[in-house]
Amino acid sequence: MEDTLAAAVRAALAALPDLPDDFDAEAVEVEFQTPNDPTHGDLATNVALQLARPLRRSPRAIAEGVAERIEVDPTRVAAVEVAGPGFLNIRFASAHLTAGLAELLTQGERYGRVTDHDGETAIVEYVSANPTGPLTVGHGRNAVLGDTIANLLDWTGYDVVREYYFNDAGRQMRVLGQSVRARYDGIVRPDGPTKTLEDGLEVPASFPDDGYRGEYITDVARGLAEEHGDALLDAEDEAPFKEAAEKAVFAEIMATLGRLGVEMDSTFNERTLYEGDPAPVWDVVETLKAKDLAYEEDGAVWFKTSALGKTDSRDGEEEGKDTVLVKSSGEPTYRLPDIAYHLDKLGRADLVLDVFGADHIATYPDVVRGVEALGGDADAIEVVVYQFVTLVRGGQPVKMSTRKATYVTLDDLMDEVGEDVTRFFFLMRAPGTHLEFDLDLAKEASEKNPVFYLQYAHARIASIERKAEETGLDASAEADLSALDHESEEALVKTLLQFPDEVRTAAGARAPHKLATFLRDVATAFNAFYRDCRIVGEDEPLATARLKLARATRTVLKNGLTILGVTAPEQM
RNA sequence: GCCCUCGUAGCUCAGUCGGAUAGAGCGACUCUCUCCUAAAGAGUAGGCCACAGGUUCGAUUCCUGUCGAGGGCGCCA
Repeated sequence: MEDTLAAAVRAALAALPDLPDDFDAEAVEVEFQTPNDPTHGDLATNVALQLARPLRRSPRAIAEGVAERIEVDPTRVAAVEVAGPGFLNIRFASAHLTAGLAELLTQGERYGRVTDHDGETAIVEYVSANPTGPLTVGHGRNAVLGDTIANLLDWTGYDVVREYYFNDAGRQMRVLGQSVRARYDGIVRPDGPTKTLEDGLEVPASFPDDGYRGEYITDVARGLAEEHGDALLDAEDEAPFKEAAEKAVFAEIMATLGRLGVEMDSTFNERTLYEGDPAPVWDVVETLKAKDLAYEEDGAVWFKTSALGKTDSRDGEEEGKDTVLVKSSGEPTYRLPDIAYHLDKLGRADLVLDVFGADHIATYPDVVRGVEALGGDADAIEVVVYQFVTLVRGGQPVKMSTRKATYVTLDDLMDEVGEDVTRFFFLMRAPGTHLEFDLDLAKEASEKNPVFYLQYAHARIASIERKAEETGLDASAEADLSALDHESEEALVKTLLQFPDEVRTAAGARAPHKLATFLRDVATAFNAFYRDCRIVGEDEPLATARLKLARATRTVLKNGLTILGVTAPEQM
């Protein structure tokens, strides 16, 4: 529609009298926007304002010239008007709307899918928490954002892989194993030596100072004690404890994600980057060395990021800064496997999207430099960075400490406010803003809750459909959609027909909240229609047409909620 | 010190590829159910779009600076 109109506007521009010789109407970019004010029509363009200078005449004169000469399909466009300082406002014909509505109903649960990226593949990496403990509220925002962005990409044609990257070989996991072992000691030898940590917690003497204190550690230890008795006291290292903990924690993480509606397609263990010949990580090091972008010094391997633009001005003096890839202990820093991992992903997909918190943003430039240096297409890598979540209860922030295990877990949150609310609250704000999660609004004031507003509208339509069926209305019958000429009906139809474009916009911006905002507009437009137009009780042709409109609304709400991962209930 | 994100109504936030009168929810105050779900709807009040410059026919939107909030700057992840 917009492309056709743009061509028509260009043709009209070309037909204007007394044009300068160097003016090429075909080269003019004609962009349309949807006016805020409905009296300004359905689409508007500001070409006349932009051409005022090159054409050296007033914007209104240009706009009027175009409006007089433009040729449009009268079944699609009802009017082209000049308004304000020189805007061209386009008003749709009602036949355009009924055609769109019929198409919506035909497509049903596929309505809103677009084909822009058919044939392209995307890997969305999210959650990626190492299995050291239960998922936190912060992981929740990550999981829901990643999952929903993956859904949006899917709806724009991408073949999407949802991937979880983790590492069970590092220091964190070693401490986890030691923590479990200490708890195990305490259980099988209740009279063994203990110590008191600085915050007053009494633990077995072998408990690491930076150990994990959560109750789940003791649970794993208790399970081992029940299964093996005290036989593990003589274990050579913490390996059996680590493995038991990893297995238990991973099962818990996946169960938590499942509650949120998040199902991963693939888990990628960092360890695999050290396997094979050559192993991907060492291949990265060798290749960088061969390109003179890596060198050894003080027993470590350095990535010459100074030559690629990285600087450090902490001391006031701007100077180049290199980055350690392999510590003098022989152990790589996280950057090396990250680079190898992204190269691996680029080999598997056209778009590589990472979702991570603001605290990890500094890792991204090094990965990009590494990928570029090795000839990878760094432009295909995108990062969605989200800010932290603050839980608020009674107007006060909820204090959380990971070390002391006083944080609220994602499961706790879902227990308290429900899965749908959790999901929606994480999605309704732009990723880059600090999210304030108001537990009181999420739970106690459920009728004021934005997620219920959408679900209620959907349930209300389902209720109307049940009622209509009882009174003998046939929703599948042919209907003359042109009977829908009430102001509220037309406004609702126009809103519904924006859905595919809203999907496209939200997906392109990697911004699920845009879809959430749109769905609220849909529900509001439906409520206005519900107020003004009855269905059951009207004469049959009109009632059937309105029933179709209600069905169309339900389709858009359902499809939108499905993308967001929120349920669309039949009744509430 | 430097880098990143952010600053819009009392509160939480949309909006901004530069456009015509800056929006919603919550909170406050009025109203509306003999009627398909009132978990709704109608209305009132509430804004120097942090501040100061610049670019432009036009700036909340782009640029620079200042102030304020959060995050980051390791041979930790």
